[in-house]
Amino acid sequence: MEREVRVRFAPSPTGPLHIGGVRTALYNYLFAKKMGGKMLLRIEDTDQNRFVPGAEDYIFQSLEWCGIKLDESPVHGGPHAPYRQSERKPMYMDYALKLVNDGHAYYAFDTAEELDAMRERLKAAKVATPQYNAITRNTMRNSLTLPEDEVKELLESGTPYVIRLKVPRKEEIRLKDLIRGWVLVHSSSIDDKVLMKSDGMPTYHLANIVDDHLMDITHVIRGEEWLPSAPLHVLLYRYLGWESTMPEFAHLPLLLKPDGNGKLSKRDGDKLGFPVFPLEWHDPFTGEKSSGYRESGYLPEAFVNFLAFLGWNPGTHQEIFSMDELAEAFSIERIGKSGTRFDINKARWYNEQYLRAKPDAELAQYLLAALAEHNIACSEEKAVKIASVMKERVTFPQDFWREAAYFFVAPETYNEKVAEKKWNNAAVAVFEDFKNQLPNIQEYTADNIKALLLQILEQHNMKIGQVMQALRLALTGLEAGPDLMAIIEIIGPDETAKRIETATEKLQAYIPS
RNA sequence: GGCCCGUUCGUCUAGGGGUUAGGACACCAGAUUUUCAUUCUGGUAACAGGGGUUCGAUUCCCCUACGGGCUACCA
Repeated sequence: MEREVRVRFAPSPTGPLHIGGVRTALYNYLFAKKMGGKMLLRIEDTDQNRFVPGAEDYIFQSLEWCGIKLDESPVHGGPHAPYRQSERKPMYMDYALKLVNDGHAYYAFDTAEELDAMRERLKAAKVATPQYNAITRNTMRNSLTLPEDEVKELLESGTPYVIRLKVPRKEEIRLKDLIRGWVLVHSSSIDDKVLMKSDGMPTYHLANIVDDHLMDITHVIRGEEWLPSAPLHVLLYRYLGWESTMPEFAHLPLLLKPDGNGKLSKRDGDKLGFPVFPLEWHDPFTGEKSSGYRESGYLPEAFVNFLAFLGWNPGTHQEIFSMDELAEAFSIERIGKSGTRFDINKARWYNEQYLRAKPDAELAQYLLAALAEHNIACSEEKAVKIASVMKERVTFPQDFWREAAYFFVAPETYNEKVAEKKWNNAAVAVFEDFKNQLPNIQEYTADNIKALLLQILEQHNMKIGQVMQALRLALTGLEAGPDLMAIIEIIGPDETAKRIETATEKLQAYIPS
């Protein structure tokens, strides 16, 4: 019997989604798409203490920006609504109680202080793993140690309690991971995890099993940090009687900091010199602002392509993939096992590739938008020309303005080194003639402009290499840039003449005597 | 500390018992050019170490080292 593939992305709204979370969502999406299945988003907000306003909205915006489409979610709705665990609160207790009745879970009344004391005691006794487990639960205050009527009384009097899973003392738990193969864990290394908290909310462990089962999830694709608790989840499926429809697991290798020193985390913010968030984030508590890939100028297609290759590869030499191509090529088997260091260089390269693949007219819009902000008028035609000469030299859309402002604004300062080396009387004399004859050009094109310059150069007995740097300096103030003749064509004869005049005045001091 | 996972160029990775260990980013050099960039060509650079198994291990097994994750009434 083939079940329809159903995967879920289940973030908790405790802040902005970070890049590792985006990758997890992406892999889920690619897998669902590849298999012709469905992807849903479930908000895991069972810890009300960690609620961060705006976080949920941020998650949706991020996925939308990336082009990750959801079939079911709190905002898209779906047959398994609600998709927010806080709204599903009433349903979890039944399952917890079932576990209690079946002898797989129990009430525990220990206070935080008592738990601390227990751990201290075990630590002092040099116990390797101080935990609430098959041995220690016998010394604690729970429904396994207390007389039945006392338990009843405590419950009825409203004493705070939690429900803990009764993990067997000696049992091998096997777990098949799609990426790592069989993982064997002994039950003695798992503690009696809290299933229901004293505030009536389930913990992640219970909630995710109940919801994944109810929502018909077939594959759980999540970060490697969940691998240690996966055996516990297997136990829960078993005790709840759902083992036959238990989803398959795939635990993704983590995204590491560039130095390999620990996993990339939200707290890294901008400390590493690159964004860790897809979109800019304003912390509602501290007011702190963290940069995002979108605002930094990364195109979503480039960002997605880059992210997909962090830990996965198609096994071919193709590097550029659209979302559809990624989905087509995707398979869980080709996800790597080891942690992936983050390298922003590759992201920049991808961005350049995607930018250059765009038609000039589209790139021109980036420039036009920036110009509008600076209240500078510019024709569509001119913007397209500039985009065309700049596209091979930009990494981000902002660069069209940032690195090409001289098309609109005359230079106010000039590169000193070039001025010292290249500005001289011979060059100035050429420019003077050039400036004066510019209006004579019939058809004002880069080719014709060059022909004129060459002709003047010949009259002066000079070669083009002797003046180009100086001319570029006069017109742009810079030492480098796109083809100068194209620049002259674009800024026009009047502006060119004006800039030559200005430079001749301002650079007088650099002329060697 | 305990448990779990991992380890191929600087980085992302392909590969797999016998290969000149392949690609991409980055880096370096050359070519082109009016500069820088682009582009093209070429180059440097890797199987963590030690034991097995085997005719032969980078590939399979074990150990060590190193790295990472988990170890909450957080997810």
